[in-house]
Amino acid sequence: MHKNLKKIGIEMKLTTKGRYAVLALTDLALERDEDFVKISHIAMRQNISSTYLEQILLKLKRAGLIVGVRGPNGGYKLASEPEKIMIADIINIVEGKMEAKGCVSKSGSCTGVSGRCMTHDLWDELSRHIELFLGQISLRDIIKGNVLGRSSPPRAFDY
Amino acid sequence: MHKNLKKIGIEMKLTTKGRYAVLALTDLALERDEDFVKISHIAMRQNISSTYLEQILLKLKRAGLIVGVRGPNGGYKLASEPEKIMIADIINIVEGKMEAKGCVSKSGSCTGVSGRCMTHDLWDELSRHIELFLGQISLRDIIKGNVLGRSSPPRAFDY
DNA sequence: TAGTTCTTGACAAAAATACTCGGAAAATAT
DNA sequence: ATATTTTCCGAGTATTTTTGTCAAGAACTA
Ligand code: FES
Ligand code: FES
Repeated sequence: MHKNLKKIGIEMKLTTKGRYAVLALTDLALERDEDFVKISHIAMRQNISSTYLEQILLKLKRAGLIVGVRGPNGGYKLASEPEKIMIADIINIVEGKMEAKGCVSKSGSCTGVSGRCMTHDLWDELSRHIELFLGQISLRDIIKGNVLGRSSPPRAFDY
Repeated sequence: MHKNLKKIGIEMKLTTKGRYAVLALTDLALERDEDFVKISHIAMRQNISSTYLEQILLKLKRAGLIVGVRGPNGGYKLASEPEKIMIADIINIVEGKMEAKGCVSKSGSCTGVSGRCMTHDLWDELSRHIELFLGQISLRDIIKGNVLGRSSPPRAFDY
């Protein structure tokens, strides 16, 4: 009882971690000429705790979004073109992709019989919506200011 | 330093509280014939802690979304037709509408000079997107299963 | 009156988030 | 070689948010 909805989360969680990540990568996208950018520089420019930022960038590096080299003149660099890096990817990596659909499946609860409650589809559709939106916007769009006025992609069916 | 982004949140926060609220109101919308539905019944049917649900329903009542009467045969009832109650309203009420735009404005930080950082518009647009989506779906849509395949409202401008 | 049921606020437990720390591994420069 | 710079890595702590409980009160009905 009342323990079953505990870990349910919307597919696309958004905390400062995700925001820091996008902010840092945006910074990286702007500084693309300098070969490698140091954590401390990003942290200072974007006003983020540099030790915290380490964690975040590390994840992004492990995921292959950025490359890092150590030692003097080291730092981080985008692994690919800014237009190829989508915001949804960044966030999914640092926030941790939610455990497959999130909700009821495992405990079999969340209102009785049919396995899924009346609101299931709603949250599902909402997640999909967000993911689509953020999956459509790249780092390049951000540094170019091409974010406003973006509509959802056309859908096959409609009411 | 690094204390400024702390309370920033996406405009539309979503926790179990919001989910419980929608679930409870959906239940209420289904039971519209019975004059008043008791907290304990909703809690049992939807498998929610009834003392916790009290808090949630109270907020919704104060906001005027539902009406409650005490005493025997008392309980809660929707204040208006299910098609007039939008999911966005429900969530905004119980989760607490984020403090106007959330981000930088107050502390003047979040990257330097221009007042707004490069990612500002992104989060702003995302919030708007979510709000539009959930503001479009009513309780009636949920109990009718009219949620899937809903597209975003048409936009005036597009790229 | 007695019993029911919402109302209210304050409080406590648990979880998630934000952030720190200490050191190891690589690369470079001297 | 050695010192220095910087990323890498695991673990730990502190803070905030979320989730839930409790106890007492107010309105309503029979
Ligand atoms: S959210 Fe209730 S079953 Fe998926
Ligand atoms: S989010 Fe950085 S300025 Fe609004």
